[in-house]
Amino acid sequence: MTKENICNCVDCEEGWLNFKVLSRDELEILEENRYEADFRAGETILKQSSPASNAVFLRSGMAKIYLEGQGSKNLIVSIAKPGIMIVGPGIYTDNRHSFSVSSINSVKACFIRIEVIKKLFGQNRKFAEGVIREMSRMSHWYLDKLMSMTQKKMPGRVAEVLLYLSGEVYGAGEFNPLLTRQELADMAGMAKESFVRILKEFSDEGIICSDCPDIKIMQKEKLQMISDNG
Amino acid sequence: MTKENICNCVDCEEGWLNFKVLSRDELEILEENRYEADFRAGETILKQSSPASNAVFLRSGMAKIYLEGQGSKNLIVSIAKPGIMIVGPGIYTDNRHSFSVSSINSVKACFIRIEVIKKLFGQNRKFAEGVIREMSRMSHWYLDKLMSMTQKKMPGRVAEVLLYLSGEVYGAGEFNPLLTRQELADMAGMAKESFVRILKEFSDEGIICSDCPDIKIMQKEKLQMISDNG
DNA sequence: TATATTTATTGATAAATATCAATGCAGCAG
DNA sequence: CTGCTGCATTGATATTTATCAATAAATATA
Repeated sequence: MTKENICNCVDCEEGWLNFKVLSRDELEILEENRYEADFRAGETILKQSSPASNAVFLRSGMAKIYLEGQGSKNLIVSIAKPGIMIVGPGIYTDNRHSFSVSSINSVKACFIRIEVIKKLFGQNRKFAEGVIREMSRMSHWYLDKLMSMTQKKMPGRVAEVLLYLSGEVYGAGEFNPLLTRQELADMAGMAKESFVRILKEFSDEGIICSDCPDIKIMQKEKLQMISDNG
Repeated sequence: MTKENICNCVDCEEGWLNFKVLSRDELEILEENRYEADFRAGETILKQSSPASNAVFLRSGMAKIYLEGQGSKNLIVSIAKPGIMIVGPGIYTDNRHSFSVSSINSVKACFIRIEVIKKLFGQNRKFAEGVIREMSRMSHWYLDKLMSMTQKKMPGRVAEVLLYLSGEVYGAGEFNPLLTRQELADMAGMAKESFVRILKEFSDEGIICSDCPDIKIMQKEKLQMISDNG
């Protein structure tokens, strides 16, 4: 039996690290309240403003977490990979999803009812700490983003996005972003044309290479400097 | 004995609402680990990036919570009043303060060691829920800000700031902002000159009146519309 | 394979926003 | 009162960024 075939929270090796602190009984509660679903690329997994009834955990694949603005102007907040809990602050505020989530490639996901998460939060101290740690991590990230978006100019934001993809998302100096230029621009909070132009500048200066379908980072330090200095 | 003279967590009527769920014993733990301090207007209460050793609770007065960027470019994230917990996500991530806090007017504040907060988080379920609720509230706010900052144009952001001050902070249609134009601009994420100009436009259009030292909102609906439509 | 359709790129232009410089205005120290 | 000093305002200008339009490239579809 391969890893992919394990479909039981008790033995699951792919889920959220914080599930490791649960007892067998608790894992069984999880198992009983789990709903699994597969998505093809581009499907909506969670919809902003809809009732926050479930937390989502990716078993495989990637998803974009984004804020939907007026007139189809989106802001991609982060790229989710397996191993994290996807749930917004809405579950403790207005009971609505604070953002939308949609699949970038093929995704297998588990949905777990919020009440179950809250129940475990109440009865297992370590689990509660894991939840708050994850929420803090997200919160921290939002503040960072707020900083970049308001203080950095476009080249700084583009550099930041490239470093994020290279570092956190793909863990490689060369990667296929899997995202359209529009989506990359949505990550950097700018128009797609602007993103393209800056990408070309970076390319002309030899900081990156984007001739290939991939993006390859040639001078990481320089890119880091551009990102840091706004 | 007046309210102001009560200096004991057990009887405190001013503190964080979430402290109400603590037992007498727990309140005494709080009391034993409490440090009180007074600030005059303009003093730094918490400094961004410094070790996050304490959470802060205002007993009276107001403070600005802001992110410090490079080159003295700040972004004021919110205005704190008594009744909320002031602590950033840093306490569960990098153990540093995620933002700076400084007093707007005279402030009386209590400092409580993070370890105490974390201890209570671990042993009192209701308290833990209160903590996560507060953190979620902040997180939600950051996402809203992220949205405004990236999607709204300047008039929308100015309108938003005015409505925030009028609604959440001062609870009045006419108010003295207590903040300089520079600080108001830092709330809206723009240059002070831009803020002033838009304020004047609103004034010319009769949406507000800012002749007096106060700012008076004349047409709330219109302001709301400008804020909503970006 | 050929054709349609989306996505990417590029250039020209317009709009939004910041910066700079000058002036006005208030509170405050002498 | 007089002159500082910091904040507020205003105008002129430069910079940044978005939008529009055209074309090219890639991808999907028939």
